[in-house]
Amino acid sequence: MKTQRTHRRKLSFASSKDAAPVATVKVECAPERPIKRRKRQSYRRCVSPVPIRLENSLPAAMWGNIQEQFAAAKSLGDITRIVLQFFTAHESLQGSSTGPVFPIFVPSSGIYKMKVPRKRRIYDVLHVLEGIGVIKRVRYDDRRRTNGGYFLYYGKAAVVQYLAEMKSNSAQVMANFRKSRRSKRTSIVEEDSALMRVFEDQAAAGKWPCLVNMTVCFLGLLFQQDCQYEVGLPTLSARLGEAKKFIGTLLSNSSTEAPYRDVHRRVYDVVSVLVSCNMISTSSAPSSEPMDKGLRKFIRFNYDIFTDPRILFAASDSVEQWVGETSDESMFGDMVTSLCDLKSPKPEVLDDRMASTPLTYWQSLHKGTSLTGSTVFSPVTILQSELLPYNEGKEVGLQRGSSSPGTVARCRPEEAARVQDFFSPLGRLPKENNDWCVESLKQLGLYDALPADDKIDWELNKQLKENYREMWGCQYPGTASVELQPVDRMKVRVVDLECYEVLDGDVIGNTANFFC
DNA sequence: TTATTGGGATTCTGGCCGGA
DNA sequence: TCCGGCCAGAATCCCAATAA
Repeated sequence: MKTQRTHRRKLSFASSKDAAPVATVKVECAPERPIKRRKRQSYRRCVSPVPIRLENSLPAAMWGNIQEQFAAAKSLGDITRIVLQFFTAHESLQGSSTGPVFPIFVPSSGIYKMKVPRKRRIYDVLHVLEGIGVIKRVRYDDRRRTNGGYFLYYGKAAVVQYLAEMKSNSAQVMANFRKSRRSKRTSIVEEDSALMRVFEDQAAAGKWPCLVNMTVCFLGLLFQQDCQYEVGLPTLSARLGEAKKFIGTLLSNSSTEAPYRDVHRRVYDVVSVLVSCNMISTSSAPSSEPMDKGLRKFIRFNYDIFTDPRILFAASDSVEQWVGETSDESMFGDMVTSLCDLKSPKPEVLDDRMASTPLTYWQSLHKGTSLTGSTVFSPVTILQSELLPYNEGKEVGLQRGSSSPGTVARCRPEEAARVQDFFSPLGRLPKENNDWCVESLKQLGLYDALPADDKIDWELNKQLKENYREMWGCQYPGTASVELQPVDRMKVRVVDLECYEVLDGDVIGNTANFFC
């Protein structure tokens, strides 16, 4: 980049100066005496001006502890947990009556200067964390016109929102793609490549490092999977490679060639970090895909983070620990008890969970962070007219995907008559002052993706309706007018969400729009 | 004195390899 | 299949020299 910087300087020359060739000047005006450069002194590398926030400095003891843990880390997962601890420690440093203010500035020099083994892997972890919106690395601050040298840490809630946006956008891309192909049959590679193309474009525009790009692409593909079923890691990795090859970002002819191997290698890194973030879970014993006997690792996105962001970054055993620590807090009520049941978004689990007024619960968690005004996680009121099938009185003809074709979701009239309250982008709370959230989205480059007021994801819903009509030749069951009403939380009941999860005939088992 | 340039030091990244 | 280690080169930072 030295050449680029030099070039920029050259462009700022005055024209008269610029006219003189540099080489000529050097020859004609070359000093007769030999150039004697001062011997460069060893200096303490000071990374660019970090915003002065003394409160961001970790106490020496804590810092020493983290550095020791780094030195002892033996795997990528260990490093991930320590890095997360590093960032959450900065969050706790901001403890105040109003809670931490995001994004938190975290000097990067601390991490980069550490003399620890496996430092290379720290960069991998940071890239994956950047890919999921946990942090944003700032190398040059446009506003301050200074070098960056720090991270912006956005916290768990912003990560969940970021992922929800990513999932929604992925569903939108797939819906648009299927609509554009109309009745033509499309292969999985074609569908995957449509998604990859969007991410690759974003990566190229934002100059994302390889692993950031890989993380986003990986999650994009994972979001296309049925949330209840694991997918073989090599299978997903192969799809990633095939899609990248299809759009021309990966040049290879054989799955044994180097570019493919590299994709596989990066996927392993991404998975390892995401597992440590408790964002995905892995299992060695596949509950599905019996045909892939050779596969040893199966993965599944942990959708529970959308209903309880606290379990993000938490080790699997730490949930129980957390329950023990906070069980005395009355503010969480019985939701604390039900936290242990948050294993999957299966309807029966949701049923139990939603009975505990999750919104109030969730709001209580994020009280003070202003995220309760998030457009992504807010209550939706669905009237009976919305829940009734389009062919009144009959069973809703919506089934689960191919993985469980026999399961027919059905709206129960006695529950449909009551409003329900669940986390969905379909509705929202009265907007509060949400500066930090807006700033976070701007930093993440997602601000433009935020739907305008009163248009939250309705366009997406509209798109789905159109696709539904084209695909099944009938009217979307939810075309009745929907009216958002304030919810009487004491009367909240739960209905089966499954019928909105996967459309019948979704041949590849995609969960097109889990939140809708 | 300031602007520009050269270049060493350091960080960052992608890729490959081999062992468990 | 999975993952840690290593390497090479690009990118970046920052100081010193030098011209204007």
